[in-house]
Amino acid sequence: MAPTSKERILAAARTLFGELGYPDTTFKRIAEKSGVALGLITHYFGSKEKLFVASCLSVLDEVQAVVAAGMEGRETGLDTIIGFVTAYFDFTLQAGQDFMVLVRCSPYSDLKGEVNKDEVVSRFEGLVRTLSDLLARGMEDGSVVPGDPFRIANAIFAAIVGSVRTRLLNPFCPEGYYTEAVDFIRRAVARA
Amino acid sequence: MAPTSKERILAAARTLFGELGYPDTTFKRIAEKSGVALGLITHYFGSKEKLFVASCLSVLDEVQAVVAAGMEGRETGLDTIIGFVTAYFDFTLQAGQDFMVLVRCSPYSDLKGEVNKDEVVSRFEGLVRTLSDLLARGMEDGSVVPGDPFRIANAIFAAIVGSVRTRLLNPFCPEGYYTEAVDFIRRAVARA
Amino acid sequence: MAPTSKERILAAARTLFGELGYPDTTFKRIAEKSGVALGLITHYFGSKEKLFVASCLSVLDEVQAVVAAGMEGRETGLDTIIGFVTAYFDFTLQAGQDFMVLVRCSPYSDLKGEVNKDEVVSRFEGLVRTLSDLLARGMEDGSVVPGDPFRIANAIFAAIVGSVRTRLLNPFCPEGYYTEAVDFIRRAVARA
Amino acid sequence: MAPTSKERILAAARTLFGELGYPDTTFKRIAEKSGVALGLITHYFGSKEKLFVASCLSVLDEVQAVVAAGMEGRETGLDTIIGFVTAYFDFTLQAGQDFMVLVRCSPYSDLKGEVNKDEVVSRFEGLVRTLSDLLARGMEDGSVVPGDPFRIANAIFAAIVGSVRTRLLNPFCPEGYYTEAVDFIRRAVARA
DNA sequence: GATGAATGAGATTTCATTCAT
DNA sequence: GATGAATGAAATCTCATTCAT
Repeated sequence: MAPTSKERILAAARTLFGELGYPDTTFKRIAEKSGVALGLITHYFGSKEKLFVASCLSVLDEVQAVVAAGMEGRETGLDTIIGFVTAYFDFTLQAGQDFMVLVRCSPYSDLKGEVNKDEVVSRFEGLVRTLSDLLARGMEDGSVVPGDPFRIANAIFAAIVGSVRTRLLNPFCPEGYYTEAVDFIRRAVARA
Repeated sequence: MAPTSKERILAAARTLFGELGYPDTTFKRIAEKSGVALGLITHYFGSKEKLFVASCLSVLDEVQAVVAAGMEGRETGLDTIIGFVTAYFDFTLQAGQDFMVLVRCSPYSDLKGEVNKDEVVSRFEGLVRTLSDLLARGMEDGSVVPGDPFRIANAIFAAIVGSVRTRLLNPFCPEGYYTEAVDFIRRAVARA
Repeated sequence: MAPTSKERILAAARTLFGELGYPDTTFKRIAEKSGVALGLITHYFGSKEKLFVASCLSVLDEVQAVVAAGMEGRETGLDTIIGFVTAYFDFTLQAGQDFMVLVRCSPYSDLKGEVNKDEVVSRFEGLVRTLSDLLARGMEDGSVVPGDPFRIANAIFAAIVGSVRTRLLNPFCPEGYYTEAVDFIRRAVARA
Repeated sequence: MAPTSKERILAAARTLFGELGYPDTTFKRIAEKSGVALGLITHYFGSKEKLFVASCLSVLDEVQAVVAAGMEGRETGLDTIIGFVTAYFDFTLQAGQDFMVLVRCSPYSDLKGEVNKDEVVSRFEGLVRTLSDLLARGMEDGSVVPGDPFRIANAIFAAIVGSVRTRLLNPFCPEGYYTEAVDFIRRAVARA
């Protein structure tokens, strides 16, 4: 079935926000790439910022699905955490430029504006809480170092965020960096 | 002695780029805050992007001094690494909004434009190489886990980058997060 | 029918470029004179230079029509050349300030910039080639001095260009100068 | 002897006005090329337009000397006219970019502004009057077609002006065009 | 005479958003 | 639902000229 105008706008916006960033992505470019009329963008999404958030949430849907799949079939809490991290890293490489929307719209980015990012924030908080739950499980099954699960979960996610930026943005990132990052995180949470 | 116009521009630019971000920091605002004529900004710094890089390098000077001080007087490689990380974290809190310039101009940010960020990149690479040297030392003195020092150094810096963003940007960052982050990094690099 | 915004911009631009020259013709003045919004100029014409070229081509359309009409119904090659030249001269006086756009945008002017003047150049080359064809015809019918038609055509057009500048710009141009210029050209090409 | 600052400014201005044109020649560039302080330009020449006129007059000095030399030792009025024209054409090729100042500042150019070009105009008028005198002489010695000398002189100078622009600016100017232009002018003024 | 920092008006151009059709 | 012409505020950057030293 042919995609609707709204879907075409969203797909073009994801790619352009990812490739060009927020300021250089213009309604004109989105209209050209998606082949829809300029005025329809405001019509469907209200404003540029709202479209940006919608693009972000659209990518987040995929992230959450991929991460959930990565967590399945693991034994210990530690193993499941590693599944989470690995799936997240893999997604950043599969999704191509579209993933960059998340880099720019996450609570770890510095986007200005009075846009309502609450939904995005709570989704990321959900990912951190998932890690927190896994850490708690790991503390019970003995695979994870003891401590405050939510605080450690934030540290894991910080390592993920920094690693993704290292891999995707940093010109002096070493080859095969993600495997090093996974080992780094494992050592930081595994019980000795 | 009264600061020169050039210095006043740089000071205002650091603060405004930090507070408002790149797009919302305008020449008009910089001129008003610094009290100099609008045209002097281009006169001294050439373009907005060059001023941005100059602001970034100016903050980097302070980062490097603070980190160097934090590394002094430590015994083992591991201890010195912890000194580095702690000093870096402390600086992000002391420097206030000015530190945000680095968040936006580092190789871990997604700044577009044809500005020459080579100098900034090589400074950050210098910081990572410093960590790399400390890791090598720690592998010799037995305080650090064995491995490829440069790759682990990148993982440490990624954890730093992610943690700084967690602390400064993330609305659900827990209290006292930096101490958790230091412990996280320590566990990831310390020899069992 | 009321002219479109695009047509109004072009009409105002022709006149203003003609009256004030390129540097002193500003978007602000064009918008005021044409009564359209400032931003529409870039919207329709892309840039100031492109608008300049469009203005030039618009005047060239009229020049070519007038010159073609002036060539009709002449007997010999020489007579037709004189018809060409006379029509060209007449047009410079009828068109008023609008003709000055051509003075400033022709391949005989010194316009800088990376604007694509190819179309303008080839139109002028077309005029010279028309003269060249008439000279060749005149050489056959015995009304014109023998020689290389294209080279003589360039000399005729040079005399036209210089004469137009004499008539329109030079403060010490004598009365009725154009008739003198026509006689001058006739003597230079007529077979003795 | 080392040139004075004033002379250095004038030399740089001639070249830059010739190469870049009036708008793109800035005081900054003139100061850099000449190696003198920015403020000295206004100090010595008063304004940009006055410097432009001064540059033009400086080149005109050379033109007049060259043309006077080209007129010497010729027999008839016609021959002397040809000497004038040939010397003028030669100069445009020898002087390089500096000659372009004249193209832009002559009464045949379209320079705007309230600059006092009276001196420049009267110098060009002097050149035309020289041609006029030669024509009168030629009418007496039978080498030149009869007519109003001043009007024909203007036609000759128009042909010169157009030919110089053809040669220096026009991309489709034929090889060896100046010789064709000289022949053209000769046929237009020579008595049959 | 020599210097160049300082000024600020003004230029072109961009772009989200509106709205009549 | 769909269209894209129209708007105009605001951005960066330029540059002749001034003037204190």
